[in-house]
Amino acid sequence: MSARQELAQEGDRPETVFLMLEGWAMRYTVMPEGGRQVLAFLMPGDFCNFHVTLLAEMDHSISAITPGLVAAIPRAQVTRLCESTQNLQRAFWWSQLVDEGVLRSWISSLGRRNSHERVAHLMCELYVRAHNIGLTRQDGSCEMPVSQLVLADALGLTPVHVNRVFRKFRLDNVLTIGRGRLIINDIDKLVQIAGFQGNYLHRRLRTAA
Amino acid sequence: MSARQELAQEGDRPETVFLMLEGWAMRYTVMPEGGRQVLAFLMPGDFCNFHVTLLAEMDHSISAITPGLVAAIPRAQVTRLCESTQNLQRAFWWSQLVDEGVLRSWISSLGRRNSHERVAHLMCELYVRAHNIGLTRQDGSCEMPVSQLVLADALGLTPVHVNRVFRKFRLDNVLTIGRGRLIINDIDKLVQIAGFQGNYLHRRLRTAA
DNA sequence: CGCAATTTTGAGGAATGTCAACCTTTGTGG
DNA sequence: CCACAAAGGTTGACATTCCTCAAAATTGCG
Repeated sequence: MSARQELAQEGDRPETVFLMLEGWAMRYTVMPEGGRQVLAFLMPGDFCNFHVTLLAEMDHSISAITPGLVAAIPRAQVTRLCESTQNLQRAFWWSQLVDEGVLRSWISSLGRRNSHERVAHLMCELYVRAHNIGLTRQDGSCEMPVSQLVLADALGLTPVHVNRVFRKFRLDNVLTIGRGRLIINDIDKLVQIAGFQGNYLHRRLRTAA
Repeated sequence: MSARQELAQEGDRPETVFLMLEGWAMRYTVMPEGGRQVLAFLMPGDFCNFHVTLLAEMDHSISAITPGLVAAIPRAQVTRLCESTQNLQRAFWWSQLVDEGVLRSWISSLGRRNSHERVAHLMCELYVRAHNIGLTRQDGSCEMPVSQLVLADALGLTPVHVNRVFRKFRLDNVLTIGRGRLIINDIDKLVQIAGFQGNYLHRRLRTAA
């Protein structure tokens, strides 16, 4: 995929399931007056539109952020795979449930955190997710190929305000963002500002009773 | 269940899956500073904590709003049911995916709608969901046993502000809320204010290709 | 090098929050 | 059936966060 390529549009009934292999993408909706709300960031390993195996149509759009690579799997094949392999189905389902946890965490952020907490929390989440798939460096930095405009659309803030929050974090030596990279200078302070607890990312699977 | 009864707490590893039969409940989280964010309203037909069949622990709490009735199904039995009956598993999964659509819609509301649009949108959603399960009257009213305080915690607003929005809606003859009931006076105006489109509730299932 | 996108900064305004009081309804026990 | 308490709803005055608009500075890219 190339940067900004549309992978699926609201209302589509795609016949292909996309699995992210390289690069970043995002889910988003466009409001009647033209505003945009980002609903999720997609990283390697994430399914873009697993829904289409069961739901009639896309209720949101998906767009690439960076150039990258996606696996395009015919819908019917995914369905067949699910039906044949119990373990695989479980795995897909688990991944779905984790996604739900992330969505709930975003709701908490948007509803009950102020702009600083909100930005800090999103940075924590993206860093941890990047770390989980081996996309962080030893020095506490990771790729963050997302413009402040897009971050603002994810955080329910304006780009201007997001920029001011980042400035404050930079001056306070909490983190530095720029040139497509996030550098965390003081992880403890960041976690504390965010009130971050990673439990909603559900790294552990329920084991048999 | 009795009103305000806790059905599950964040961090729990319940051995029972709850299915709502009568009454209303809610998912919610408590923020470090004590604020509460409601994540979902649960009505008859909704699973409270299907997650526990696969995920290690609850990442949020669930509490009854009204007195009511829940079916408590042993976790192992749900798992067995899923593994034995392909169609049932599909149905559960579908329901999970619909829930996800609702979560995404809440994110859009919290991120990109002002207080009036937000309140209007939630009222639309709850009315439609109540209608889907036969809990509305001919006169365009439905039960709404939710205090403005709880609504505020769902909408990411303060109770005071929610109250002001309701007052405006009442004066503008859009809707009336009170005594545990929502009366919609002008559905067209309400839908227009909310920018409501029901597609995210995914009433239609994907049919075989 | 020059254009386009993005980031940064400032000034002023609007939406929503905070605090505090009062009112209304509902339920309870005498 | 009344008195009271508790919960929830309503209103006002004022504060603050975040937004809007506008422009300048910087960066990325062909």
